[in-house]
Amino acid sequence: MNAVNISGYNHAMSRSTYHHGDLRRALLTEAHELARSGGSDAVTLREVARRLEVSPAAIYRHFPDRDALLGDVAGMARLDLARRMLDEVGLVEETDPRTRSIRRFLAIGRGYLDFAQDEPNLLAVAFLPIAPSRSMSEDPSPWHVLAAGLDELVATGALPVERRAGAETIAWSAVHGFATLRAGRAFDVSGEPGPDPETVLDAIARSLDVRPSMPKVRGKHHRLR
Amino acid sequence: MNAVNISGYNHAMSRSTYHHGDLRRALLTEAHELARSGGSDAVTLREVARRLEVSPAAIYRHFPDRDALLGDVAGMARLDLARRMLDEVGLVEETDPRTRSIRRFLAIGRGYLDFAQDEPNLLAVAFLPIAPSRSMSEDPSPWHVLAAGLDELVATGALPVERRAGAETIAWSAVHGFATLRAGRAFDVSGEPGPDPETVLDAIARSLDVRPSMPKVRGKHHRLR
DNA sequence: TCTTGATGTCAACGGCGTTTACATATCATG
DNA sequence: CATGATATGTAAACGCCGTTGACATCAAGA
Repeated sequence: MNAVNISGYNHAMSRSTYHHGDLRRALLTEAHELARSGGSDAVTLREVARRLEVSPAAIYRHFPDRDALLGDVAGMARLDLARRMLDEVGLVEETDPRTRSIRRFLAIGRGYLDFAQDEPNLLAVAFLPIAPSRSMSEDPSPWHVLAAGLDELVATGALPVERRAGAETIAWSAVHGFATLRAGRAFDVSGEPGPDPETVLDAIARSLDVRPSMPKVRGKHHRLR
Repeated sequence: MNAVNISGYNHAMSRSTYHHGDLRRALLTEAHELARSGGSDAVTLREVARRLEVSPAAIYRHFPDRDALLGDVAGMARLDLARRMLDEVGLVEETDPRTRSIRRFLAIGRGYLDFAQDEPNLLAVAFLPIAPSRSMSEDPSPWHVLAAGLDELVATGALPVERRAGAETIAWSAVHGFATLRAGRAFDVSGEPGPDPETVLDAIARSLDVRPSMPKVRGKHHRLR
């Protein structure tokens, strides 16, 4: 019948075709932007639909429910994070392999922390315990980027092999904890200026016994970078 | 007028008095339990009201809005966490002061991680960026417990004074990151068993140059405890 | 051409936080 | 004790949300 639209909505009126064309991709893009600017709570099916001038129910032709959409947005955020880490690694200049591997490792952490600073909402979304749909590749993942960085450290001798096991856990925990605590303003306990990210990166390297070269005085820790 | 109650609710029917008596405290207790068992999303004004057999609007006589209630629940969760840390510290047995200060420091971290394991929902709530009302004391806070532990390390000589500045940030970041990542099942990347918490505590001590005694071979890190 | 499946709309449901007007109890003050 | 102010609870509504089921439109193959 001739669809009179007394619903107060305005769907499909400014669209020439009845069908959208690439709604699934548009939904993901819009939901990603909402998550970026307002956090996961801002990702509302009705708001996404409103922005794309589509009925809320249309979303259900592409995602079984809100969690599925949010899960794919989380996958996108993890990709954003991994790419930022790799970008930072790419900026490291050439030197001797060992120093370079250390700088690349620190760059990974710096990329993580910069991303957390610039896009706190996306970082939170990235670590929502929701799995993305199988259609999302998840490569490169932040975890694998970190693992590669650690492997490189071992290859150049900068990281003792005995420290390699569980190193992802240590490094990732410290970086992630710092990032989320800072994002949650947890360091604003006594109105001091927030702690320096480089201090955290330095502490991580020290806890892994990463050494720039064979130290003359054993055990004297050097400030890296 | 004679209040016929056609609303489908059942308020005040099983209660003898029109007034509750100590609704504010009851609201906090019930909201805390909901947060414990189902996370912050489970803390619903209507559900809390339902459980206490009170109308939803009654809550607004005691809290301006949902965030205020949740903020106080967050404050309670932070207290729970701090108490758990202190409990663990209390279990440390007597030895020489230096070893004892180290064990007490590690106990603080262990208390944090055990709490995160046992009450993951409360841990998440504890770090919601919502301030509790001024009526909540917030003592002892997890932050202050940690700071006291670090001061004790310095006092016994187990922590070099040069490492004292920013030590809260390093320790807290690592512990908190590990706890939240484990709670979010982020370590389930490749079906391996989750990493050992003691490894993380050990790494923290190493990154702070905490030393059980003056090492004969400088720089050789000893496994603590 | 006709049918079938994919994609979008509409209207409704119940749940939520919140507000407004009103009901009832407690308490201070005469 | 009486009375009026104040604190505390209720009922009903509002607009938001996710989700569903019936229906409309379109594209593509038999």
